[in-house]
Amino acid sequence: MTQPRTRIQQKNRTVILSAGLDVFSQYGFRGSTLDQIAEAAGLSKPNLLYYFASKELIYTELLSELLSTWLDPLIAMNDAGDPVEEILGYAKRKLSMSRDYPRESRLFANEILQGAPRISASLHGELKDLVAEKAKVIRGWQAHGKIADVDPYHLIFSIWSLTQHYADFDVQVQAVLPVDDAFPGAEAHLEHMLRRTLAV
Amino acid sequence: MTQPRTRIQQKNRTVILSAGLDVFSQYGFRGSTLDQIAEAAGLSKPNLLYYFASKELIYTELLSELLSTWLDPLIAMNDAGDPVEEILGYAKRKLSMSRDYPRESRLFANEILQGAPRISASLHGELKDLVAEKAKVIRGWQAHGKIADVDPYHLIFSIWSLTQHYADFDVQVQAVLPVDDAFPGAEAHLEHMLRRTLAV
DNA sequence: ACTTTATTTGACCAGTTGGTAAAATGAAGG
DNA sequence: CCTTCATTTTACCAACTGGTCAAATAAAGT
Repeated sequence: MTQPRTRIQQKNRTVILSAGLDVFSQYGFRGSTLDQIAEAAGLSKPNLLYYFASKELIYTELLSELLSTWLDPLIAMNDAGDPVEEILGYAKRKLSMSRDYPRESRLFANEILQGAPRISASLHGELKDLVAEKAKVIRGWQAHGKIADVDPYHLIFSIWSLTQHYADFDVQVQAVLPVDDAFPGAEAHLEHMLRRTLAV
Repeated sequence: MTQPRTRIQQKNRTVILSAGLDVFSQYGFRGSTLDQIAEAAGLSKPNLLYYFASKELIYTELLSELLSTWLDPLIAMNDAGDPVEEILGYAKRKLSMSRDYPRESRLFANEILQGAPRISASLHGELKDLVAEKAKVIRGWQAHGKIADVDPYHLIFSIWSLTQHYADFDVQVQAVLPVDDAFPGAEAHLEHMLRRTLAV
């Protein structure tokens, strides 16, 4: 089942995952039902369970897909590049992900809010290691006087929060902001903040 | 019932609301059950329903309590004070709330993630108005050259995201950060970022 | 055309969920 | 002590939930 054989399977698994993403990203694992997902996918519940044996499997499939793509932008932050531009590039990639994949961002937020029961290991493993590695890179830049001497961890947290906010709190942003598209302003503000924060 | 008469009612309503906050802030409205809340409160389910007629009423009571305290720190931002210190003071109050009331922050986050079905009106009303008012104050400061010319809305969003992150994503912060207490570092970083962002 | 395999459906089930009703217990005042 | 009102418990219910099963239908290969 991991390798879909037919085109129908390929297509329906994709449809189900997208429907699951819609529902899970809004209501979290516990708050979502198979009926909701089945309806969003345009399939009957037993038919849905023909493709994924359980609710859990749809969810974990989504989570594991998410994790890899989630780390990529940070992995791409390159030791050899210009420090400010590297950090800014990372932040902008992250903001683009909030624009282009808001559901994934919200799925992640929901999982964390619920205590990260199914992703805790990855947080303490892959994510922690990756951040530690990049924190070291940032400290290297700081030792060479390339950027301001801020805590690398909180710098990374601030990039996460500033960018993910536009996906996770989209409803609030839309309600408050007297402008249709938040992203142009968000990007300008993000760039301003980070350039100033990092200037030596 | 709005005015609790006896001491037992006073106490049990408080216990229930706290238990509800525990549960709702983790799983959201849909993902939480009365049984969970009853157990957390140390009451039987029918006994719980003796104090609050429905799950919905516990939740909305929590939300309306939340909203007023949530706006206070921003309301306190004073036109007449020193601009940088006023904005910084607001940000620090907000960060303190993430430290002292993380459950409330997560409850709010969950409600927004689920599309703000029960708080949408307040977002488009009170919150929007308040932010518009404070945006005007900030623009006034900028017109007098007191702070840098950044978009007031995105400035406020950035304060929200930077501070709430430490409550909402606490599990992730704990997993990644090689330090017990994130808040001292968070506050220093927040101050650094904002002072630099706002400097003329 | 016919067989085999993949897909879809309808009927169903046991456990959970939000909520009710009435009886049982407790507290407090007269 | 006895009555009244507040509180708690027990038993219960209908709707929903995740999931199963066997039969029906559709595709594909021969």
